Amino acid sequence: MPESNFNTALYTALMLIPAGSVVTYGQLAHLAGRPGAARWAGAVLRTLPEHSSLPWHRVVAAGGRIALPNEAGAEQRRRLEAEGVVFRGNKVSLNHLFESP
DNA sequence: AAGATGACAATAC
DNA sequence: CGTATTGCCATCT
Repeated sequence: MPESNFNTALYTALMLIPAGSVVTYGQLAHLAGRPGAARWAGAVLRTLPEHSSLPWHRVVAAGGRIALPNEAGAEQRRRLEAEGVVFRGNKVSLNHLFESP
């Protein structure tokens, strides 16, 4: 298995995100133990299997923006709304951010 | 080994 | 609110 221990940390952090809340890539990377590695977090999610039990859809870009392309982004948005997350335009209502104000 | 890549972030204008 | 620029980190070619 070519996966490093780093990925496991990110997976674990992602599992800790409660339904109805969202996290930014930066926050996720920070929780995984690599603050500033927001880019790396996105790379990991990108390689994530579609049948993964991980709530990848709870991960958004800074400010609650959807970073995924058209179809994937629409899918993510739909999943989030199904969990009770409210969208404002193309962004998530900042009220749902994990560890938010 | 060096450079290019990317589901990012923050700042500047 | 939009685009442009810079910084950051790990992986791939």
